[in-house]
Amino acid sequence: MGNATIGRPRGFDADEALERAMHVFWEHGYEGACLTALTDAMGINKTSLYAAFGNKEQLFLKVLDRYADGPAGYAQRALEEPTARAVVEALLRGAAETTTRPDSPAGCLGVQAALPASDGNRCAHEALVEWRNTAAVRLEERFRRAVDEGDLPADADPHELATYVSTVAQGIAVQAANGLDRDALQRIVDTTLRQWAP
Amino acid sequence: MGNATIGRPRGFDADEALERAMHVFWEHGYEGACLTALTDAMGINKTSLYAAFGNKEQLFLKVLDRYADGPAGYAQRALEEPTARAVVEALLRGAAETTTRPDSPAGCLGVQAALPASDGNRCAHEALVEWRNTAAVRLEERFRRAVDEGDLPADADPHELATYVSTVAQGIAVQAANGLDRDALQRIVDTTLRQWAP
DNA sequence: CGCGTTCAAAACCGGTCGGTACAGAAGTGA
DNA sequence: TCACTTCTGTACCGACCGGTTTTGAACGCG
Repeated sequence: MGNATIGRPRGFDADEALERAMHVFWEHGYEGACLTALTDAMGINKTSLYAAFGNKEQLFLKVLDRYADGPAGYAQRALEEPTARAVVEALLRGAAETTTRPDSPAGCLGVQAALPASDGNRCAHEALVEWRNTAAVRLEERFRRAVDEGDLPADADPHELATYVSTVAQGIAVQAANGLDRDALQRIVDTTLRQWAP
Repeated sequence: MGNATIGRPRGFDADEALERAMHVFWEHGYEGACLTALTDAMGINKTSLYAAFGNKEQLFLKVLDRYADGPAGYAQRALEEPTARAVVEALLRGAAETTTRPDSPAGCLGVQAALPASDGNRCAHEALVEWRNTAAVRLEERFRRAVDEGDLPADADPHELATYVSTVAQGIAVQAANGLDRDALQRIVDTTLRQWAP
């Protein structure tokens, strides 16, 4: 914050610190990630954390942005596939891959970081609900385009299809948290695609 | 605990206290449910809670049993349907209904109470993972029977189908936590069933 | 150089966490 | 009535929570 050229330069890489914080929230959830766990992983102390990121809530929101652009970037890229079917496949395979990376926690940060709402995590919970619902809306818009293009049948319902596919994607995230490995999740995608007949 | 006829009788209904505790865990999750919130809802104080239920972990495990037999009882009953398709429909409609009851928290206790694992909730987390995975195994066994009976085609894969259906059910639980209403979830079930062609 | 700014480490804050110890009240059976 | 058991309420425990303040050193710039 403030002018970057004045004063003592920051002794840590804020970007890498954010990356490490992301992994802590990813693994333990918002409430389960205590400040000491965060600062230990980030390699900084609490004062530096507050100076650089505000507080726990704001840190989490920054982490969520980073997650959306990084590990969850597959969701955006999937929308660029040429056909609705290819969009679905890219989205679900991306979910299966991202939730089972060997050097990242199992599951999806966007799903498991704050699924129930309690007093302490309301801000994170609401941000995540909005994040997930927004992803569904983007998918719906993409399906609507597919209908316009004749890629999907005229009587297909973009909203219903998008909600369904989002549900499978979020279910995959839960299955990853259940310990299913990547192959098992990819077979879920296979099964979903085998039935895909909008 | 101990002889029920000797000593001062318990001043509260343990069964109803358990029911209220279930709602607290359901809404706030395991970590988000602090002892004061639990005792307030249960109408007892901490000493009584510990005497009657052990500790927070054990209370949660008792709550989970109650949840499995109560609100989540639809999962057991669904297995008794005569056809695989009817099983799937009963399971998913039960999930849609149970996660959107007007006088219960949104979502599924079994999914959202402890999805990520942290230091404080490891016991609950593991119990829930096992609970969800066991449900999938039961479903797989049911599908295997359906193959034997000729209800499902001989080349159907009971394991893959059960994993897929479990994934949709768990996805529905997440969508309920996202705030989708009962009708929206039932339309997800409609979409799933429309595509059901094992 | 010295000034201003930002760093980092630690002590510290009130509050709350899950869990207990204790004492008294309330019921039982004899 | 009595001893006995088990209840309840309160006060309390150490540990840790998220967050702040203090302190002093490190640094860029004029």
